[in-house]
Amino acid sequence: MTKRTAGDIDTHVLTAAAKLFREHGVAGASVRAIADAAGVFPGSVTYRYPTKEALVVALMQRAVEDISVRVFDAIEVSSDPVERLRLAMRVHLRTLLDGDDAVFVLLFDWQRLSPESRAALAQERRRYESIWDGLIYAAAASGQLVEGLDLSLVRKFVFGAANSVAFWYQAGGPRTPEEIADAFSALIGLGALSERSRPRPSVEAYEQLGALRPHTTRNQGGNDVE
Amino acid sequence: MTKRTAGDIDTHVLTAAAKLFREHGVAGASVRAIADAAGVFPGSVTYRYPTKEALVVALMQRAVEDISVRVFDAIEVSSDPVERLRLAMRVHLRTLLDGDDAVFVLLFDWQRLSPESRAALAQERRRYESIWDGLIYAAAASGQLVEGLDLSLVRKFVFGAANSVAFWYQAGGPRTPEEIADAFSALIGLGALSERSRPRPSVEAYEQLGALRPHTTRNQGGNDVE
DNA sequence: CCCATCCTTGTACACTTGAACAAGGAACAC
DNA sequence: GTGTTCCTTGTTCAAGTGTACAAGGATGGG
Repeated sequence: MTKRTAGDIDTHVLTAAAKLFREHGVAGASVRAIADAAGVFPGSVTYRYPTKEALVVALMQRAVEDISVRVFDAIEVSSDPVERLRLAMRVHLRTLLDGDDAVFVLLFDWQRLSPESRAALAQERRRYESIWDGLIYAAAASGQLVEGLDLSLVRKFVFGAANSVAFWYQAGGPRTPEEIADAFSALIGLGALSERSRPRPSVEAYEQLGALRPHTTRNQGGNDVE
Repeated sequence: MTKRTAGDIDTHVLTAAAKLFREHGVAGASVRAIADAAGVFPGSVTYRYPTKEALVVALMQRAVEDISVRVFDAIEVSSDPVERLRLAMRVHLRTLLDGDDAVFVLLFDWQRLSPESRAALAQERRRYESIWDGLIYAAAASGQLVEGLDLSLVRKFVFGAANSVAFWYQAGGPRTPEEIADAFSALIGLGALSERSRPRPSVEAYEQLGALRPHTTRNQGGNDVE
């Protein structure tokens, strides 16, 4: 075994923590187990992260920064908003499904952080969501989306559908994350109803079904919980 | 305080457990805390559920039975498959968002059960998923869905989008669960792209984007993880 | 009324938890 | 080489964990 630098150990600890947090939940994975999995002693973990929550926050911070950079880079290659959304979905899913488990922990244990920790992460997290909001807003502004859609609801819908893949995806399955992302993009964009069973003009159907923005003007982003 | 029957206490314990499990995770909520919240002594919880996991399983069992019955009843009022899907989504969301938190725990802590416990629940859970599979299959058979869609993927998509609402929904917010369900139904059915930016004939677009079934014939349901 | 059954009570136990800490390197600047 | 800083080591501690259990009601059938 080669000697490890401090940065290496940090990475090992965070990676091991992400894996165990995902498998057993944050509360269900002990600092000792994380230290074991990372090949260090419990005290070393405590030294780097004075509390368990600090470890969780560091993990989430790294995760959100990582996925933000990836998505931001990936969407640069196109200028078409809808295509950029497809690319974003691809990278988002690839990172969620194929990276270490930090993004999973970020998405699903976010709500259980203390208010202070949530605040420490809120800015970065909001920034990531803004990438998506921006993409959807641009798609709407370019006229490529049905008019009057509640865009904040669309973001939640897209985001939720994408993230839920983490619950059933298995590496080595019949589809790559990119294939799933493309399939979901197609479904979200085009809908599942066949031509002949689609009402026309379609705007009425959306209206009837409440997918449109309420009459009162709302601000763009829509606020998530916290 | 009126006297309580055994059944009452059971309900109290399960309800309190669901709430705490949802808030802190299964591992993060102690049996003592649950007993406190239910107004009984820890020993009483142990008497009814010899182990914590037995409590979790009982909770999930009740949740899946409850939501199965509700959805099954709700879809009876229509015979149109697409309309039945909309009704199912409504009841699913209402139960997930407005019931006790047992359904939430069922959906999101399922993967962390021991294999034995998962097996004990697998049948009921599969039955619930079969309701959805059946609805989607019927919609496809009636020609109301785009031809060749990978139906197991559609179910995961629909299900995932719906369940993700639990992460941001807040009771008393601007939309009821039914409104959200209708909006999501519209998006899933019709898609978000405006008429003029929709390629024709649309089947090609789906094909290109990989939402269609692979050429090898696949069985209907598709298997979830475990 | 008696008794058997069911359930609760309160306590106890063995163990794990997050965190703290003294002691001891290792690495590096000078 | 020396001194200092950084980090790891191993242990310790109090608190909390799931579970077990003896003792004591309550309840209801006869």
